[in-house]
Amino acid sequence: MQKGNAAYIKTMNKRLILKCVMEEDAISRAAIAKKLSLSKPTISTLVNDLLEDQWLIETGNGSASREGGRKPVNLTFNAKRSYIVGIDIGGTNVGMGITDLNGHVCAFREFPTQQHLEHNLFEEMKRNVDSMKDQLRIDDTKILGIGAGIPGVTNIKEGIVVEAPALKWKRFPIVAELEKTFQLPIHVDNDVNINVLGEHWMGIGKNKENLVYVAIGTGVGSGIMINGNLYRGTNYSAGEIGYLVTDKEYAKAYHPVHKGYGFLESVSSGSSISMQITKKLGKELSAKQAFELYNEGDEAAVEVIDQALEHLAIGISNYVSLFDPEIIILGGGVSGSFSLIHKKVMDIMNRYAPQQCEVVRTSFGKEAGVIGSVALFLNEFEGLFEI
Amino acid sequence: MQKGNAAYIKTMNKRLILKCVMEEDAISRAAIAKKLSLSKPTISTLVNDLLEDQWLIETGNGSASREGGRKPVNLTFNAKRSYIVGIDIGGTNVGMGITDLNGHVCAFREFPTQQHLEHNLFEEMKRNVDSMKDQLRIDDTKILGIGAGIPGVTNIKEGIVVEAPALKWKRFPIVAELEKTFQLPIHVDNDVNINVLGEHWMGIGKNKENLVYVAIGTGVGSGIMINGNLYRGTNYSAGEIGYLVTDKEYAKAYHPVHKGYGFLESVSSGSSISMQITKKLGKELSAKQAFELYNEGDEAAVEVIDQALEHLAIGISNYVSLFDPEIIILGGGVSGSFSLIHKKVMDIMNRYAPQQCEVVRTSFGKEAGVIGSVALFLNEFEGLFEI
DNA sequence: AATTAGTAAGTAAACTTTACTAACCTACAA
DNA sequence: TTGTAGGTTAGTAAAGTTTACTTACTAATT
Repeated sequence: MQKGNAAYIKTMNKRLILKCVMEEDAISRAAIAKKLSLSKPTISTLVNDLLEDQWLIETGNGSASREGGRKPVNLTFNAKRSYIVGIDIGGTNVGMGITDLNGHVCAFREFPTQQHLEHNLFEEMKRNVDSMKDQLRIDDTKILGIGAGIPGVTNIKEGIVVEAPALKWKRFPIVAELEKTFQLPIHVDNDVNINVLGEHWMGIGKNKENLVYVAIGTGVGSGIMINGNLYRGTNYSAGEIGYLVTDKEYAKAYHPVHKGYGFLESVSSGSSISMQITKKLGKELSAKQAFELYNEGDEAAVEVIDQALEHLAIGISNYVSLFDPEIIILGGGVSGSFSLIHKKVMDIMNRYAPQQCEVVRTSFGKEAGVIGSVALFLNEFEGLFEI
Repeated sequence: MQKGNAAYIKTMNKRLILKCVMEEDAISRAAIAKKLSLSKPTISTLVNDLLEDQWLIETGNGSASREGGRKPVNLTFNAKRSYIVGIDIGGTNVGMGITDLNGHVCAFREFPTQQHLEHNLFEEMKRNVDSMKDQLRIDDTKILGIGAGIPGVTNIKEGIVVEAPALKWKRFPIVAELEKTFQLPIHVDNDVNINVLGEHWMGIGKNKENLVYVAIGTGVGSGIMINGNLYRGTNYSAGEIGYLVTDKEYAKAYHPVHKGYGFLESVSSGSSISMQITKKLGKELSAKQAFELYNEGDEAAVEVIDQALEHLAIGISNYVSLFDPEIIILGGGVSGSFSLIHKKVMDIMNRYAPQQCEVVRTSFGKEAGVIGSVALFLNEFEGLFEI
């Protein structure tokens, strides 16, 4: 528990004021005082501090009230006070961006991962960040730090990627490497946690307290927020939906589609669908191609995909039974097949779960990882404000 | 977020001191100051307040340090300052108790539920509480309030039991009834939440941050604590393990063992086992009797129970995959068959879950519900201390 | 003599209350 | 139409309150 002293009070109240201003986007000192039930002089003093530190800006007068009186001085949150770098390390591409404090992506770059993975990955990152800094005409003093998302098991305390098959990393000291490259505060986490944080901060999960992000791609994974906080689990392995068992008998005989894969991802991930359809039709097909065949009514594709989606839907329905979230957000490679998946999930959930839950598609495009990484950074950063 | 002012600081620091004393059970002012890094005078002032309010007692001098110096004055938490009433309303028995602030059950009573359910349930409660008050020679001023656990769906905000089949209650205004009977602050919740709170406060889940309590009885239910807080879910229905689907194909054909029951409790609860064995052997048998037959090696019993426990174990393994708790506590009517269940769960979890998790038996006997109800009350009660 | 426990007196930092000035609107009379 | 009185709101200044901290002390012990 936090120990109480004067400085702590002040920080708390400053945070409240910032939060207040961010919610209202233009508000007067008097209105803040009323809203927070703090006295007007207190608000004045704290606002002056915040103005001096450039967290806030005075943006001219508002209009006076009907009953007369002096015009209020409007205060606005200064989103351009500082910037944050978000890095989304994917198996295919590395996405990089610089956002302002409102989560607006001011600059964005992308480069293919595998091309640089072996020799100059971090130099390439540095080059891109420098180029974005030039574009925005800012220097390092304006940058609070860097958040990064990793497609694999990450020990966030030690700052080490335990294992990331897509990058062929094992016990890779990611934080140390990034610190060496950038000399800025760094926070990292795995990609599903990044995504759920992003959706909660700026996406479709805004203002929700309990949400789940399910990523369906090569594997199946998920990130959880509870009471507005990321829940990582005792061993940092909460949300491993890919390990759910949705069929007792079938599970007895299953073989992991890749080494270390759980049951559900072995029967319903993209790679699983691809592998099954390939075996069935005797020719190499991707999951995307399988869905195309499905839409054409191909019998083999329908059988494989229906089975896979049923397992997936039961997994999600089980999630709802245990967690009772406000919303479930589906991401990963589902964009093309969302409506199909959605229908299946709603059917199964309706049949088996004790109550319903909204199921929606991710609200971001390729900038998702950047926004999420920035959300992670702000979430972990011991700064004045909180998101 | 909390607004900061002087009074809030003081409350915070008083709470810290109380927590400190409760952990150490005898500690001096100077030691508290060192531990909390607050100044000695601050501690002295706050301790004097706490002494005046009887939260603490001075219990004589400790021994001086090796290097010389004045003897410390020991401070102890005054667990007998106040008492709390815990009521555990079960389908068979109502358990009632009065505990001190340390969770020690100072008095306990029990009476059969159904006998009093229709006419004088609350009078009987009142009679028992009065008798316990006499026994302990305390009056209402010493009692902070009442916590109660309900075997059914409970809307804790409105204080209404939405549905409790074991009591034949539907939309029953439990809080209003208890307030009318006792004129004391009341908090209620459902029985699994009560149990997990109890285990966390005084049982085997002490000092664990993330824990799950699974109750296996007529149905199957569970309660969850995350980061030391009870997690109820968006619609107060988190932890509905009884609705998990553990077999896709089997689920297509299943029929709820009772109306409104989920898949898992329909195939693995006590009533399900009893119903299956009864059907198989053509004579009425309870779940307990089925387990006896199992131990004798009866073929039918082995088949039914093995199947049921496999489903249950997969459910629990799924829980571990999603939640990654520190510990899973099994309760309900499992006492006799715990080792059997435990083995099955560990096997399945070992096979399917991404990591292991301790699985243990509940640490309480028939006083479980009382301790849990008291834990609930203290958890919800806006008093000085927190547990 | 050195060390530890606890208290007293004065100071610093945060908030609040009260009282003020500045700026504005409405109503109404000339 | 214009001017003014009266009322209202925004923001600030000064004094007071509460809490914690620092410094300096006494008491008790090895």
